[in-house]
Amino acid sequence: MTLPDDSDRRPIASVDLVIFALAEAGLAVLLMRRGAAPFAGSWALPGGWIHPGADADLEAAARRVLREKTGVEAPYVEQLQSFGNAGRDPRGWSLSIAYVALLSAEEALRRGANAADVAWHPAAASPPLAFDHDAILRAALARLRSKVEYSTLPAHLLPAAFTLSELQSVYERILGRNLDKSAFRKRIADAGCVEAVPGAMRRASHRPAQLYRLKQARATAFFDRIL
Amino acid sequence: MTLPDDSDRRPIASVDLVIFALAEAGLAVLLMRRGAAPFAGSWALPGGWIHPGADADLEAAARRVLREKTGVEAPYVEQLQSFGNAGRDPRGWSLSIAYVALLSAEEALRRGANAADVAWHPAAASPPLAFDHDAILRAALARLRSKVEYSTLPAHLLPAAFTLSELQSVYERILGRNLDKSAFRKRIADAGCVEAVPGAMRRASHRPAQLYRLKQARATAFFDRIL
DNA sequence: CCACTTAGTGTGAAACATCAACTAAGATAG
DNA sequence: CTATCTTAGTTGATGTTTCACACTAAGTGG
Repeated sequence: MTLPDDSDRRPIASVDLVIFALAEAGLAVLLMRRGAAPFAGSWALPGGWIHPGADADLEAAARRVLREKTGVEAPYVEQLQSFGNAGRDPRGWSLSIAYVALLSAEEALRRGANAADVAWHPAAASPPLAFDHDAILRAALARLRSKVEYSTLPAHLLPAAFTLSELQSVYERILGRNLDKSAFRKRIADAGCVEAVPGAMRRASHRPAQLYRLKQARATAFFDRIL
Repeated sequence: MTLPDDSDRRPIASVDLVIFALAEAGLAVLLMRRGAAPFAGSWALPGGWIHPGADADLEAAARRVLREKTGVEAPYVEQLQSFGNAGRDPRGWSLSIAYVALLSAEEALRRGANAADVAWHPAAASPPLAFDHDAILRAALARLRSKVEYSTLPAHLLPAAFTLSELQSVYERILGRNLDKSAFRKRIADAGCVEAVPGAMRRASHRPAQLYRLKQARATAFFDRIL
């Protein structure tokens, strides 16, 4: 087996990020306006080339792009899927490894729409995107929606401490339907993925609510059954 | 944004396949013995470089490798995950897009262990593999096991027409536990993914069994609930 | 101290899982 | 021709889980 030495026998390889955060209206995705050809002026997912010299592995490349584009250091990042074909980039056969990142609303505000060419858009009603980024975004949304059904992944869209009502609201906004309160709390309790923060309560002009946090900050727990 | 022109700024990109079939003993995986360095003499997953000139897209590259290595044309193929880092291949920063393929036992017999350097191994007890192929195989097994719980994916390990008892047996062998006959049949019926082949029966020295086929040959249906 | 709001729990009917028995339909042996 | 064996496919009885909804708890503000 010989190595493909010519650069035209190696595809162009990049990392693209679908960065989600929860806005008032629903799920939002971070898009950038392209400054250079191809697709100059179009909205696109944040992305960048893999730097074999600088990136230890694929996820490191994804986190580097995330840091460069949003300034956020270490939220939840998960590989989505790879997209590669002859037509997606007019410059030649190209390969994109797509990642999904979840930010809490406060992280999303800290950085994000600070420049004219970076903006949050409704995930379900985004403008037409460059390359095949529409397909990547659709795949990311499908992945997120399906994982919401049976995992604690949506907790990463909240700050470190949250109430169970807030968590339920996140599930409901992503799924687009209401969940039963007692069943939801039973699922979360059975999964054993969150723990009460002792003494910490969310106070408002009504009964205070217990604050919870994820037991393992980066991990995602799975339910026995669908929500 | 400029293209990374130097070939050392583009990673080496290949496609690796985890090809599963069902043997008497359980799930089997197709491995090849490497003839050339690196890892000459080691067992490895079948794989090959992406050929930007010949492969329309990633899945086409995976199907080409499958065809070249096993002679099988069009079974179930699904992208698993991409693996990329500086250390997995001693020749440099390399990227592998891993695919899972499912073959029926008859297809597996037709081609497969025809050459000395290609052999079926028990998926759960494979020899040490070259590169990071052990990790890829583990990820493929995990994906398969989890999908078995809530989808009709195992049907692709059977020939086009099969009885419900045969299908249940496939689930049981992959899951390693027995399933209730009436509950299993209800799930399959509710999923609406299979249809009876009119008049076709599997005959033996006992009551004949109705033959079924998947409604959409390539698609995988999902259950409302876990098996 | 009463009204209001959200937090968190309890409850009964319906759905489901589980286990096991039952009937069905062929082959085969005597 | 009939009894028996084997697997196909169905039915039912029982305990558990789910689901919708109502209820109690605990704070604020008037």
